[in-house]
Amino acid sequence: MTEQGQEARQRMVAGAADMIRRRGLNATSVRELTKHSAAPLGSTYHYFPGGKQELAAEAVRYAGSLVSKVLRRELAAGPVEGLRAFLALWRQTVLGTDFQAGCPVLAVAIEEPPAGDRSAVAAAAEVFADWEALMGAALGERGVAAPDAARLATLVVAAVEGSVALCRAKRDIAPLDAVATQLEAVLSAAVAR
Amino acid sequence: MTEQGQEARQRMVAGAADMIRRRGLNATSVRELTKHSAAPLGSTYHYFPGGKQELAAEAVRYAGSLVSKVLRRELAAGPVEGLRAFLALWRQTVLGTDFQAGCPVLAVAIEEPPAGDRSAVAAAAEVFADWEALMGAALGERGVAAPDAARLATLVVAAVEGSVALCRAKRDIAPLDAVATQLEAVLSAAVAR
DNA sequence: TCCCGGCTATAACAGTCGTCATAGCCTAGC
DNA sequence: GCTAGGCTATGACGACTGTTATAGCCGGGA
Repeated sequence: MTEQGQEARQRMVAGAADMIRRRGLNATSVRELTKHSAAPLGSTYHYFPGGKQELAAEAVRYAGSLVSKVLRRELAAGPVEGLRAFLALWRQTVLGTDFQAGCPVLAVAIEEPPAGDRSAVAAAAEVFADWEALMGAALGERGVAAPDAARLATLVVAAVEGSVALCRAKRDIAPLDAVATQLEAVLSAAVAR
Repeated sequence: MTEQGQEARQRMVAGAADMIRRRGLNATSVRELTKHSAAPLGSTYHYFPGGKQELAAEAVRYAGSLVSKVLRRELAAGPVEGLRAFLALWRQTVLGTDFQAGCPVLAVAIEEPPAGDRSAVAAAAEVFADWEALMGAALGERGVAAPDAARLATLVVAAVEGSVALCRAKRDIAPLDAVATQLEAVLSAAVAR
């Protein structure tokens, strides 16, 4: 069996993640997506029998895993270092696309799924939980008590996701930098305690 | 002149805000909106010559002003009290709609606007800036230095917006409560300092 | 009473949407 | 060489999109 097909499949997943983070899920059509991914329209339902929702779910998991990988690596040096890497990732995304791209996970999370098919939203929930777990564990390793570590991790993910949205609306990176300053102070204080 | 028309116009704005916070802007069609608002389709472009974007911008400003009003009132008692009211507002929204509604301002902020028409996104940016200014001023009145007050206000808005999205994805109110606990601690510490 | 203007009802325009069915290419294994 | 099957190209399905044009209703002012 040739591998060309699977390559096209992977291009579709990455392309979907890219389009969703810019326009949102509903505004991303299957036709545009295939064009953007240089993939054949007819193959969409061959690779993704569940249709658009299945493709979106996979795109969310894919984008989430890219972030998780960076997060896992950098958190090894400590929570604050991991936070810096997390922030740098989003800073790069927002600035590198001239404020046109945000987080595909957030985009999927806030759009109403078609009746009875929450698979994409569920994938978004898992990604958020994954990020929180990583950050929470790193805080725990530095002596932050469990319930506080989990809450701090949630605060980090929520605040960063929110600030990316603020940046896009304002076309200004300041909100992300403000959140960076404050979160760093909060995490540093928690770890030092 | 009868006032019936203007009433229909107001219903459309409120209805748009309600639909956008549930499904997002792109997934909200003009026809569904008029049906949901018991308003005539033909009147859409009578009241809103700028079309869907103008209606969305007004819906965002409307929703934003409702929150601002509560915020302004409750912040008079102090930043932490204002924060509590802000959080309670979103808690009620999320729980009262069984996790089906979030923030219309965020929804509009993260969707790519049609080429050349950023009016709705600009309205979202203004609403965010308004909320931040209110919170920042309240912190300033309690002795928090200006740059820190502004950054804290941004953190509050970003974290709450983000946590509402997390709640919807997970169908769980825990993220908002976690953020509530942490933000309250942060603001209390800042004010006491 | 008449008319004027804000408002609405209706239909149409030209697309696009997600999804599916089918026929055919083209390569891997025998 | 030949066949099986993964993959693709094509076209169609019905439904829905934002927007516009036009004809008409229906109330208040003269």
